[in-house]
This record gives sequence, C-alpha cells and structure tokens, in this order.
Amino acid sequence: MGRAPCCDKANVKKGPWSPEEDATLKSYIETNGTGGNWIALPQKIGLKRCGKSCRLRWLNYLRPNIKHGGFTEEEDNIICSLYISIGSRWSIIAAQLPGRTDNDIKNYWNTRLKKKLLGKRKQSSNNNNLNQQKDTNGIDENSSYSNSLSSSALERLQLHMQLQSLQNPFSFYNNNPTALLWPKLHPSQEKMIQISLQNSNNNNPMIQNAFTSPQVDLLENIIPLENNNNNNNNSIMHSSVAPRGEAVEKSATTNEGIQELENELDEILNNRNIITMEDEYRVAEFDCFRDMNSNGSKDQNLIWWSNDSGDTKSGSSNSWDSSTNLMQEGMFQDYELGYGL
DNA sequence: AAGATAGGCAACCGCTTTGAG
DNA sequence: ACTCAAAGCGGTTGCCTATCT
Repeated sequence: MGRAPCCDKANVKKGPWSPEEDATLKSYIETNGTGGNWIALPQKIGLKRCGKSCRLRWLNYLRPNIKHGGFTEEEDNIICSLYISIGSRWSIIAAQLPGRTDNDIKNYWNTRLKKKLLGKRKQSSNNNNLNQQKDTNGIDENSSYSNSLSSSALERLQLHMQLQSLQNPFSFYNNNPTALLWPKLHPSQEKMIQISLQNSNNNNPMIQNAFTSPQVDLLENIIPLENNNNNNNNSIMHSSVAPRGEAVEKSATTNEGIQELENELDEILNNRNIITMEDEYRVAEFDCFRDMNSNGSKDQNLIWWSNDSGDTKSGSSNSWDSSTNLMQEGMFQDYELGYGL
C-alpha cells in the first residue's frame, strides 16, 4: 500500500492557473501567510487546487520580487559555475540568485544555457560517430567513452574543459600549484593530440597554447593511464580554497555530488586497463579539443560563450571576468576534491 | 496557408528529507 | 526510536508559441 494522496485527485483542478486563482491565493497569503500548512490552504480559500500546486504557484510565480526571463550574463556565469561545482542542485543555485526560482533556473539551463555551452558537442559527436562507423574492428560503436558518462557528469567535465581552454592557459597552469601535481600525459595521448593539431589548419596561438600545457594535463587527469584502484587514498584532496557561499560550502563538506561524479568516473576509468587506439582517438576527439582544433576558425573557438542567438547586448561575450574568482575557486576545488588532484 | 517541428516554460509527479508527536 | 504527514526538490510532461518546410 502506498502513501495516501495529499489531496483528492478527482476533485482537484490541474493545469494553468487562472488570474482569479492567482489573485485569490496571492491576496490570502499576503494577508495571512501560508499558515504553515499548504495542504489545508486551498480548502480555506476555496481553491480547487492541490496544496502542493498552491505552494509551487506561490513560490515560482506569485511570490514578491520574482524575476522572470532576462537572465544577465553574470547570472549565466553564476549558474554555470555552480552547476559545474555542485551539479543540478537547482534550489541551491537559486539561493545564490535573488529573485530567481529553482524551476526558472532549471528551465533556463535545460532550454538555453546547456545548448549555448555544449551545443558544439552534438555536432562534434556526430562527426565522431561518422568516423567510428568506418571502423571494422568489432568494437561496439555505441559504447563510446563519452556515452559512458551521465549527461550531467559529462556536461560538467566538458564545461570544465571548455572554460579552462578559454581562460588564460598559461596563467592558470603556472599559478595553480595543484596543476604541478598532475601526471604527465601519456605519450600516445600526446601524440594523438599532436596529430590532431598537425592536421588542423588552426594557427591560433591561444589554441596552440591550450593544447600544449594545461589542457593536455587536464585531459590526462581526467583519463588516467594507470588503473588506479586505490581511490580512497588519493581521490580526495581537501581543498585549501575557501568555498564561495553556502552552496559550495555544503557541496565541499558533504562531497555527495562530487563523490557521485567521482564514482562515476572511477567506474569507467577502472575498466580501462589498456588505452586502445580507439580510446585515444576518442580522447583526442573529446569535444573541447575537437572544437578548438576543428575547421581552423579562431572565431568559432572564441565565441563559444557568446550567443548563437544573436544576443548582442553583451560586450564581452566570451568573458568570464565577472566571475573569475568564482570559476577558479569553484571549478578547481571541484577538480581537487573529485579527481584526486 | 497549412501542417510539422522545435523551443520555452509552467505545472505535475513522485521520491527524499524534515520535523512534530 | 519510530511513524507519518508535510515540505522540499529534481526530473518529466504537456501545452503554447514560433519557426520552418
């Protein structure tokens, strides 16, 4: 037997709220509050709605100072950086953005931001699939490395990498002591990347730099060559970076999301005793690298953060300046915590 | 002009967490 | 310590609108 329903489903109205319902709910709560009991509230005020529905309507729409749409670039940055750090904990992310609801942010992420940031991935995956279909070695083409990750984990990894590639690679690498702890790239991986580089027509110095130092080691860090079963010994390094805000602090202390991500990665990585050429190819094809390496367009590489949708209100479309500190702290903390840096 | 498709968003569903008794 | 109702939360659904063919 399941739990009793919170309301009489048969006599409860569903679907969009009418202006009258909105007004009724809003005026009652503004004068009387919720009374600490959402379930009883609709009956009190004569609404044929589920209490949960009333609560949601109030929190997401009727509550004062709610903002809808018109996300600023700074808000975008915060959402992205927090998503990278803590994943899809929308309520926590929303708590960092006054006037925004978790639902709003979630929708905004799913419908716009994610595509904005990861849009190129799809294209690159398609290219990759085309190439893989030419293989005749019998390896399951559907078991691609990237497909092994959950969408959330993969998105976060790719965002990490893309962001890394666009921030000054030298300054990060040289100034971040943890980067020195990263293992060297396996020669075969390095070779594959270099081949990709050579095959490209890309002469953008920034991109070349990105390939030759931090990205390479970042890649290696994500895909270690050794089968490491001693995860507990080195997988978590306590970060010396002060967390930003309660959300990140909570994430840093509980490590739940990060641990989950780490476990997911470990599960994959521990099954990879041997790096095959196919794996190497996939590594080289890992999106941010491929994007940076493909079709020789430095503009394309530089505008990934800018809007594909023609939004021109931002003067620094590829800039994360407004959240540089947040990015560095949150992102790298995540890496340190989750990937054994 | 009409149908098909895609995108955006509000709302719902159901699982988890919290806290009172 | 345990139970259970309420609240919180994230994922999913479905409707509406815009765009494409």
